[in-house]
Amino acid sequence: MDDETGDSVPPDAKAEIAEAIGAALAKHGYERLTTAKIAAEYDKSEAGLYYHYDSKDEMIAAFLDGAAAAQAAELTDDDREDSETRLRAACERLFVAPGDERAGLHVAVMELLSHAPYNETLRDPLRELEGATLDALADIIREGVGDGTFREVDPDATAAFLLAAADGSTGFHVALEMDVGADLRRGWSAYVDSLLADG
Amino acid sequence: MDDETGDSVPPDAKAEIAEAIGAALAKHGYERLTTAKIAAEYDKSEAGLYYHYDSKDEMIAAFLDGAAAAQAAELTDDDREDSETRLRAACERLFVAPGDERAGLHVAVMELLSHAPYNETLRDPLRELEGATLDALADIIREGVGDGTFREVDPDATAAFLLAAADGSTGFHVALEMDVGADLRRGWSAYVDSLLADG
DNA sequence: TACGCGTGAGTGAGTGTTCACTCGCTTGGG
DNA sequence: CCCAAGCGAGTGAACACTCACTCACGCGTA
Repeated sequence: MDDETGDSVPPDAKAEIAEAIGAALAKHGYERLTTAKIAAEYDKSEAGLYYHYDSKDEMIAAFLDGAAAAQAAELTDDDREDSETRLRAACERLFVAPGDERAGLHVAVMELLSHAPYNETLRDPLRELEGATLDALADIIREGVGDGTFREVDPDATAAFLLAAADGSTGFHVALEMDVGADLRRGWSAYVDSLLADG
Repeated sequence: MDDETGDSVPPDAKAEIAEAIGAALAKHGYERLTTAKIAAEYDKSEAGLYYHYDSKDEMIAAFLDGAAAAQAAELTDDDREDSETRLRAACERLFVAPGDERAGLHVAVMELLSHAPYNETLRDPLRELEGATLDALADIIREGVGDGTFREVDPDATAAFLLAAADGSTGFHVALEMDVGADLRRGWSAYVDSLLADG
């Protein structure tokens, strides 16, 4: 998408809109997200959004594509660390607490997920996002099983279970602000402990 | 929920509406839930709903109150079984698969959870629902730790982690229909294994 | 240099629809 | 004959999206 020079910022309008979507989603969630609110985060008019995209959902899909790539990059980044450290770092990223700057977005993604059965436009980008996270986790675990850090657990099952727990914590921990932050941390931390070899 | 006679139904209008809400929520989700669709599940008119409730969200809150009670009852029911069996049964209930008759409702509850930050009316009933489930799980685990079935795990942390996993699986497994059913089952099953004493 | 012209980017003011909720009216049982 | 229970037909607001338009510019020509 970028031109090769990358010198004077050619601030691609589509990218700017995707960014505005991210900000607006985090602030307002999906149901309350209006094109007016998106335009408010963008520095252009509401109608201008439709010059670049055909529908609101298409803009959101574009944002999600970017988010999937970013997520994969973040979780794959620290290639030098050992797998236990990497898995704990991934959990730290995925289990968000209320007040965290990612909290709003996590709740919004949860909302989007719940709309997936009714919204074809969003379904694929969301699959990509969750799939990327799942793969990154499974890779970390597979590596750890391979080098003897972890027991002989099933990497796919473990990754799925862990991602489910992270996603699910967004509901009662972040959205409802129930007082379970410490419990959840002890919960996932103990789970990672239980994956370690020997004991 | 049933009155003791169970003979001639004294069909409390409020309860009937709550039931209609449940059916409509499962079918359409929350965003697409309109008062017209609720009335369609009810055998009365749209305006009739407002004779009993002041707002749509109040009807949903009433439904959630009922659901919390039902959930607590379901998870506490089989008091005779041993705690491992009870915990596995609870997981079986909480981890829903696409196609399951509960699937629609689970997705709808996930949607409602994601609206909680913006909707005061729904927040408390949702806290009750999640809290009831959390307590039921913690009780089962506490009992199992007490009688030596489980290791000396923290019941609250374990319950929170398990509920998070169940809730979160609704997103990518049920709403997105990603092909992770077998992985998830192996995941939670292995987790329950890891809670057992000795080994 | 000066001029007109096509075009990419953007706008302000609608428009049609969907929806929660209201209102004045009916009706049947006690 | 009263009143709880319910109805049909609105009503107004919110919102996604459209449309006719403006404007700044690069460029070929003279």
